[in-house]
Amino acid sequence: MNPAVPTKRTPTGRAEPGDTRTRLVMATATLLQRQGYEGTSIKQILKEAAATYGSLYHHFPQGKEELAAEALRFGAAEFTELLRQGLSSSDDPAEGVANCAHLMADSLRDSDWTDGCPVAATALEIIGRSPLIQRTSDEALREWRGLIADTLHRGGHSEVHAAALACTVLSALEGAELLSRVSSDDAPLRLAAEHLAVLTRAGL
Amino acid sequence: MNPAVPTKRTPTGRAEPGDTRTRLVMATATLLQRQGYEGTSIKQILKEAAATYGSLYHHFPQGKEELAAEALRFGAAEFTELLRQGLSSSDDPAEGVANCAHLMADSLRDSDWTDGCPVAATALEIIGRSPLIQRTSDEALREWRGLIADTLHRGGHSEVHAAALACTVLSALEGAELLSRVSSDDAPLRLAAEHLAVLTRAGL
DNA sequence: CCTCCGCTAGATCGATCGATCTAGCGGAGC
DNA sequence: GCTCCGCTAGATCGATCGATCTAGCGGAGG
Repeated sequence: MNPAVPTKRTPTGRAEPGDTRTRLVMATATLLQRQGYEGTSIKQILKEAAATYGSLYHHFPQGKEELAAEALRFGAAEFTELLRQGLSSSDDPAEGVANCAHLMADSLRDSDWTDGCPVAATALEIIGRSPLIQRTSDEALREWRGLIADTLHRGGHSEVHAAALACTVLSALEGAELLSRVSSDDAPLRLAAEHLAVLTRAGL
Repeated sequence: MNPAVPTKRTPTGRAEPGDTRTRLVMATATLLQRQGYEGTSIKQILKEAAATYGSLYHHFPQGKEELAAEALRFGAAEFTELLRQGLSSSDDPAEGVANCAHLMADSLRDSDWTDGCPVAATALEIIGRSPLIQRTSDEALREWRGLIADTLHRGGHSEVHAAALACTVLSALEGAELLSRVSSDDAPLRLAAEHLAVLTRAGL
């Protein structure tokens, strides 16, 4: 792993450090989020990351699939931060959940409806065809459920109830993002924010 | 359009009539649902539908994209039927909504987690890259929202409130399907059923 | 029976896919 | 200054992509 180096801007809009491996992972994360696994070619990744085949297969001997799994973990960590930020924005877990939806809506709108959940597009098309990527996606979704459940639990919900509610909260967030992106309209996410707050309060 | 002809079973599990155009559309609908647009090759479609290039480009001069749009409409109509069945299963709209989730869970479980929403996988990966397919997906989602909204409205919700709630209901269904498919577990959809019923009753 | 035409059959095209390979750069350690 | 090796550069591979093309089947109309 190389030391920190200056960063530059790329067409993906993501800041990318000089470290080649990191550039590859970040560029792949963005592209997977936007166009899924099959829709993203290695050549496009290399161009976006300003890297070459040699670098890619040096850092990821298993090729595209291995790189994609690493990129999903990277994107998932970013999304975890967004959730953490939303959930911690209020002492009221209902408001925290709603703010997650609003943060997602803001992020999507500001990025022309591209920057949402980093695993959804890839996960849906790969189910049953790449155990590695499916498992990686599953782990990300479970981490997010756990994060939401912890917040609900601390907010007064029973542990079992918090876990169940967290699952539906994440479902609604993921689904609302799909609707928002397809229609280029943040209304589904804003409505999800409102309704999830109601649901969270109703459960107490 | 040809007259009705005998059907046969294919590896997709879908009954397919002798009409070549219909076989193409049905096979494509199934494949898009399972592996998305980029993950589905024309060759695979032709094999699955027992058709050839000549037939495909005769019926769909614009090629893969035109066929995919038609297939999405076909799959969407099937899913509309599932929703209609769930929504009409009870006089209580809360139960109707919950039954939609249960029907989806049953369908997914029975098909090894493949037969869910016919547009989600394709829509997510194609956003911003195929106006035709994105618009077709959007129309399907809007139709489903309208169907749910009508039921809620008839169940006593105000028109505005019914539309808003219907949006979140569909979001939760779509998201819960994602979670269920990725984890090969129907729990997210069963939980969504329960929570959506609570939310629907809370809104009255 | 012959013609016509909607439809199907499948070879073939150039482009691009993911992957592999050899060659060579360039900083660290001696 | 020299060697060594982690890393990068990019040509090239066979396979497969979506698309186009000509050829020909076979039922309907005369």
